[in-house]
Amino acid sequence: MRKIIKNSPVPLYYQLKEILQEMIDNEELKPNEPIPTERELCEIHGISRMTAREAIMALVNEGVLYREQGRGTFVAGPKPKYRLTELRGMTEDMERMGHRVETEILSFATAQATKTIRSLFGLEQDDALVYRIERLRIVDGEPYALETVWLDAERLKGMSRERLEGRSLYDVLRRDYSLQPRSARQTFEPVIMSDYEASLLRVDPGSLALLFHQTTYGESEEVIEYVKSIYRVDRYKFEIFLKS
Amino acid sequence: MRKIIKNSPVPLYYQLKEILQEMIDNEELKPNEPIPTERELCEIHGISRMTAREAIMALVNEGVLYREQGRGTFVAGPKPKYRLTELRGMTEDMERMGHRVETEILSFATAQATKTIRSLFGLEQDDALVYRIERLRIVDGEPYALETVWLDAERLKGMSRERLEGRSLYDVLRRDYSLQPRSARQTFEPVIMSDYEASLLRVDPGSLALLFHQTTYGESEEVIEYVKSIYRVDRYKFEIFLKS
DNA sequence: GTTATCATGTTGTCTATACCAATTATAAAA
DNA sequence: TTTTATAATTGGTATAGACAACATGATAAC
Repeated sequence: MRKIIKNSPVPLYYQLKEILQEMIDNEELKPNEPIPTERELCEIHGISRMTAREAIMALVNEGVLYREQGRGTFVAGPKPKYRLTELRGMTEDMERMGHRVETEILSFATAQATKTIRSLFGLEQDDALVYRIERLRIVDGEPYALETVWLDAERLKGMSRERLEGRSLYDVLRRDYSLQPRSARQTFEPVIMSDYEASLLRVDPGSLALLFHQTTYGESEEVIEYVKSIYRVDRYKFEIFLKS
Repeated sequence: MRKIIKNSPVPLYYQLKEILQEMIDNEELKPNEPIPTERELCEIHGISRMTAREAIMALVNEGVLYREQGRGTFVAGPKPKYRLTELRGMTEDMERMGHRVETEILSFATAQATKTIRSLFGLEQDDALVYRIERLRIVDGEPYALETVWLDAERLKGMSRERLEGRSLYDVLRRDYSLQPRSARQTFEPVIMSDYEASLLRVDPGSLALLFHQTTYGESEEVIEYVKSIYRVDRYKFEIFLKS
């Protein structure tokens, strides 16, 4: 390992950060292998632990390293290359385009709402309950999105896994609860899939994906649902039409 | 300001982080205004400076705060959201939302159209010419997107770098060439930035980004422009509004 | 009036130390 | 051999203090 230069104008933590990055690039440190411990790095370079930590934490923040308390600090897996794909339509068009769409309910739970979810639904009680439903969307037998839906349990009493089985959520909301989705606000961003998500969607861990956050509003602008969805992007392309 | 609870199992730095985030959300601390200095926060909560720093640095990493050595720590503005439902130039869109938009023309070239571009514009001659313009879009002083625009040189005779300088492209098309953009088809996908793109957009190489391909149509459905844009996603969020 | 210097306040870097929490290796006991 | 308790190792949190680098306003010198 290259050594830190003590009297350099370059901060010590920054030098160490560069050294570690270099070793990862040169594969002296390989993915999922541990890097030297904080205390070892202190020894090697003659620096204090807080300084070593600063270098490590910077790389953790960049996703280059990950840490596990009691075990060590490890090199994160490499980021995949992007592959260009065929042009395809989007979710709603799927059935219209003659594709077979299935939904597998992975979990159905009643849980205490987090602060974020509470403020979203305008729930005041600290112990307000929500349904948290995880669903796997499947098109023509291939999984293509992983969805987590939050619903206000107070408003939607009697919701159950069985009630959702084989029906669309919107159908249940409309017919069983007289809730008509009117508008939605959706944000999206690129993400790297976690191992869990990748295995469910049957793609390589670390694949690129699109993460959507959707808040759906009803007729009186009340929040009906909050949805977090991860879409794979290797088989489908997302398309928007804009008009002036 | 709420106080830190010393004997809580929640780490002190994390409590302080939450307190600051809360004050920003409640607008007790407003964008571009300074937050209490590190030493003030130490005084107020009876913690050490490194602990206060840790809370602050976490928020800096998330883009909630920014620091200037010798001056202080300030609340970052809210993430601008780029809305995709209406067809406007990005410049007009951002300006309407109160952001300062600049555009740096990186290159302006007349080139022979590739086969793909020819078929897109409906050009028949093998030696048809197109303009190829590379632009760096800058919002509030921060580079935001890298755009490559292709235009039909035959239809837009006399287009030049100078003509574009300081004006929006759509403005030039409307006023100088009587071309009114009417609709557009846009696809998007996540990508990993190349080193070149990353350096221009001033982010770390290998950062996640969104790649857009846009074909813009005029009043008689003719293709006006073809645009490939790479957007950074660390400072801005993309948003879509859906209506039933 | 203009410029240079200084004092002060801010963040940036770094040290040395201490104890806590989680995990893993080791030794003792069953 | 298996289980259990203990020790060692690792990262997580926190302290108190020091000096550097930079920004700003007040003051002194020109």
